[in-house]
Amino acid sequence: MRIATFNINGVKARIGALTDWLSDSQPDVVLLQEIKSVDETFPREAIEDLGYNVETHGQKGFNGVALLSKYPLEDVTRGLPGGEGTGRDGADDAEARYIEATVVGQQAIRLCGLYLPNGNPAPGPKYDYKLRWMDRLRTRAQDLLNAEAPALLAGDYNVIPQDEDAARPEAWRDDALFLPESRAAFRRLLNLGYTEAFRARTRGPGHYSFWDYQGGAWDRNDGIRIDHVLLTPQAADLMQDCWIEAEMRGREKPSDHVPVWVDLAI
DNA sequence: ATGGTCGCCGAGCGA
Repeated sequence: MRIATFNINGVKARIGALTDWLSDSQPDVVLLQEIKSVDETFPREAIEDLGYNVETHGQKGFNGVALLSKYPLEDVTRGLPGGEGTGRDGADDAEARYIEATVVGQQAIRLCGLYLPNGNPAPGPKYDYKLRWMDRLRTRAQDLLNAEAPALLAGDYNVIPQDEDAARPEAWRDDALFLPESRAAFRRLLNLGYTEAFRARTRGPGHYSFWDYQGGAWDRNDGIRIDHVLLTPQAADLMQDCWIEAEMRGREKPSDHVPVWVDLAI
């Protein structure tokens, strides 16, 4: 089962690019972030016509996540537990950033798609929200570990884990994506017992998943790696490959993020 | 260099 996470940066602006990519690459499952659409205006038919089941958790203008799958999406839940409880669809969060579902291949896997708060400017209320959100995610991640079953938490984490994950780490020193508290919270997630899929397979610098639109960042390869796939031990045992599809950033009207893929023997 | 680039939607915010 080939699974990709992709911050699409506006699904309506990129529906043609998305359907072309789905047709060419044939992922079994896609976790989308920043759809920037409400559920009612999500272009689901163009995606369903390619053989995908679609589940969305949208919001007007900003944020929003979705799951696309060639397998049925079962037991769908929207919103990360532990928020204020004022979101759409009865979600626990005013901001639409989290969706879960189960797919069954040779065995079942729980899929968690997340768009972690950016947190800038830091310090400030937005950074406080980011850290609280990461604490809530850790609670959910622990519950999934306790189930001792395959699960995957993937998406735009808005965290640069280490120096080697930025072309110019010094430019990010005071940024919410790279502050020590952000990196420590990410490390705490891993230390629960998760495998960070890409780093488990590829060592060293020079691998990025985001390049800013400004300043010719793509042309200068001035990127950061902030889109991650975390696997429970039972899912990590099934990992066959993990890679970043950087080539997507060089296409016409690209997202500022590119897909990160994981291939699981499931 | 107090801008720079996008997408949301139709002003200014978020990233």
